[in-house]
Amino acid sequence: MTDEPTCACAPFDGIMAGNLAERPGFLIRRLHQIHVALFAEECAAFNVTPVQYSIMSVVLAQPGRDQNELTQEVGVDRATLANVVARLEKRALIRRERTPSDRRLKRVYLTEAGAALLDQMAEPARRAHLRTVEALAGRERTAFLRSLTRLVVAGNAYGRAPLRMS
Amino acid sequence: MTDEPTCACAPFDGIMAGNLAERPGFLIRRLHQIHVALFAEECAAFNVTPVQYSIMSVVLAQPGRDQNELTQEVGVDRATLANVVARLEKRALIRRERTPSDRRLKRVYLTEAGAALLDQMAEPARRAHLRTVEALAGRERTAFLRSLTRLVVAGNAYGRAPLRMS
DNA sequence: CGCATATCGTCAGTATGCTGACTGTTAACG
DNA sequence: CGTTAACAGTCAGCATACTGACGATATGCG
Repeated sequence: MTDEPTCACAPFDGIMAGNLAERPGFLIRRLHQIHVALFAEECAAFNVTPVQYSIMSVVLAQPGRDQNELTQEVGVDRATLANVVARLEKRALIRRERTPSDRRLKRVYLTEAGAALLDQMAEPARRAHLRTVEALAGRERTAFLRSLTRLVVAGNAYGRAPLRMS
Repeated sequence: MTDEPTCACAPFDGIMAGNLAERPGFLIRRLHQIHVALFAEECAAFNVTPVQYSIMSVVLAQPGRDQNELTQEVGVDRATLANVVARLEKRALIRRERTPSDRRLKRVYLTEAGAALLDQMAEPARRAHLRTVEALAGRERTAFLRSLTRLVVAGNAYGRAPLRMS
């Protein structure tokens, strides 16, 4: 914990009143809101949220994972994941099966409708992610994403939804 | 909208399975989760969330603002703000008054208990924000926060909770 | 075998965050 | 003056996100 002036970033000009803008957590929350809004705008036709899309992406790449394994891939608490997956199942985008060999597990698969929707969403979703960081020019964007990744890796253990670091 | 490979950041090593780690929105969501967990850890004794703390901070600096003005300072939708403020009022940390001159407005003030709590939380909250970006060394941290601010400013108009840019 | 322990999914409860609709109040305009 | 617009706050409903508890199942060890 360094002791320099907390987060000296000199926000921009005088833009953004108050001191909230100097708090990293505040800025991160706002950027998350912005991304969700962009994703909703790009994917309005599909009625699918970013987390739903993340889960379906992982299920496409790794069909038959159980819910506990999915939490570690998506970075979502198991109670939350169960909720989201239940909603996707109700819409017949995914399918769940109890495993006979271990009756505690529920393995998750995409339905054909789910796979088709995922395919249609690929481009809009990509645009949403891109637009979120579009204001940064090439080199600055690369540096930002590298730092962002570093922070996510470094803080992965905090909270109830750590990612599995392969 | 540039057309370079979506968000070429080459995440780290091979760490973080799957392609989720290359999606800015995914990383931002995770970092937000991490900050909330750190804030909860540092401020466990106070039972106050980051958003509650943000609101109380603004009310301390600008007492007597109405709820609509607060949404523009805190970057929270008016329905959400009403919920949070109602909870803080139930705990007697803030107080609301209808304005006689304009009976639509509710002006918000801190109670003494609220001001005292805010004072006690200053250090823990500062530590939570600091720890969120602690993994970045001096110069990289500064650059990250500058880029983060840039993105928040650039995307401010999206969603239902834009900040007032003074 | 039998008991303790661990694990997986679920549930209730709570908080943030959004949408769309609604009430009450104010302001604007003909 | 009166009708219409706009605005502030609230409400219902839904989605993410977490906590703590629970039941069902599996595994370990004596």
